[in-house]
Amino acid sequence: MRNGTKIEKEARPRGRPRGFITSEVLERVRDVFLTKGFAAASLDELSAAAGLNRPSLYAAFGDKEQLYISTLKHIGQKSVEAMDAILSGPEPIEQRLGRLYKGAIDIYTKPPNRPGCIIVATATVESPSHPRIGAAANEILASFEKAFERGFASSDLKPAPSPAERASMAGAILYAIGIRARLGVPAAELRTFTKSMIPVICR
Amino acid sequence: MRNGTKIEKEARPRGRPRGFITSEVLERVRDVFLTKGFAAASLDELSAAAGLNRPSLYAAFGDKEQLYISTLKHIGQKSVEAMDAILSGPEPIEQRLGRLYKGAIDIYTKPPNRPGCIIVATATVESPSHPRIGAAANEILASFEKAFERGFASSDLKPAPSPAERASMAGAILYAIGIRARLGVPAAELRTFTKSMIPVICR
DNA sequence: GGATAATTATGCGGAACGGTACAAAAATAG
DNA sequence: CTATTTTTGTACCGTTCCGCATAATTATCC
Repeated sequence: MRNGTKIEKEARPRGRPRGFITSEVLERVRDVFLTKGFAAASLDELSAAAGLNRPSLYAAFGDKEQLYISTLKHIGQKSVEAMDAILSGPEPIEQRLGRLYKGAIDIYTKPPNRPGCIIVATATVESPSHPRIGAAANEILASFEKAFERGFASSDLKPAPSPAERASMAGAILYAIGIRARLGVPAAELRTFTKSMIPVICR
Repeated sequence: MRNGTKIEKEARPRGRPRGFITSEVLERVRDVFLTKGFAAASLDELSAAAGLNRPSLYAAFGDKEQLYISTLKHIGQKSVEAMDAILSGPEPIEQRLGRLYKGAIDIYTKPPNRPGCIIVATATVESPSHPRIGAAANEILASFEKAFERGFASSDLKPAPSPAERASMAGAILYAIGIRARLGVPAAELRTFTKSMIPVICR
């Protein structure tokens, strides 16, 4: 882990400095991708939302597919962190799951778009035409289920079903929420759905 | 149920007869929509797959959105029929579910595309921009869960969780398969997933 | 200050898009 | 056979699309 580079003076790069912050741009274009999906999101909309001109977007992120994948990975990482923060709590696993699902429902049904989950609701469709998008989405979903698995591992549930099996089921519930929210199912209905599912998963 | 119209001579309509069958066209354009999604499917591809010229498609089905919705409803109806055929069988509900999921996995992972489910994998993304697509998809998913509910109602499972609750969970499993298949998860892994979920749903 | 390097802004260009106008073709009605 | 009705085939129109070429701007290096 030795760091041999000089860090004095923060090593400001040579040319004109960027007028934007990468994470902020990704979070702005996310809104467009989340609403329109990858295919229907135009570069005009994306650059307008980002506050960057088209060539700046290209120089910083590459083409539309690369920009979309960067957005997916950024959101995926932040989502896993949020999931871990909830799932590593001290309460019983039932309560941790309840908080997680409630938070997800709030995000997924947020007005005015009811966007659902960007992975299951917008990335999945592109998988056959854009295999790299599919691979990135698959990895993120796998990391979601790993987070669930860590949560179930730190609980006093019976060893069967295994934490991994419970995690798959918890993921399926989350994906169902992400889909049905986008299709218009009211938040209250989604909440009662999760409330009835949690005891089944945690039996 | 009285049928007062004259059916003699089959009432051949006036002008030039159509050179296609509606259901066949819908099943051909389905392949394009299923692979590319709604937004990325071009009318050139759709009319080529249908074997119809563009104006014929428009005259018969309206614009691209209407054609897509007609395709969704056609597949949704046939899917519900297939689900009912399996779920109304005489075996225990666990076996019926197993057969249903096995059939779904075969379809969802079919080479070369691993298309997944057209509803959850291609319709969901369009919901914010095309509310009629979202409404149609939501209705179809609701009819899927009604079919599950009928299956659970004709079983000797305990009354709690209710057939409706079990149906929601069975639907969530089906949607998860439809997503993960499209994202590249191997069929064998999906089968072990369902095998571990069925006892949980039917506990 | 001058040279260099990176980013920003303007604008374009070829291709693909969804949708339609129009005329030829194929059937029935009388 | 003539008139009518519907479908089919060709060709096109205006728009939007993605990506880039080019030049102006803003910083550091010497």
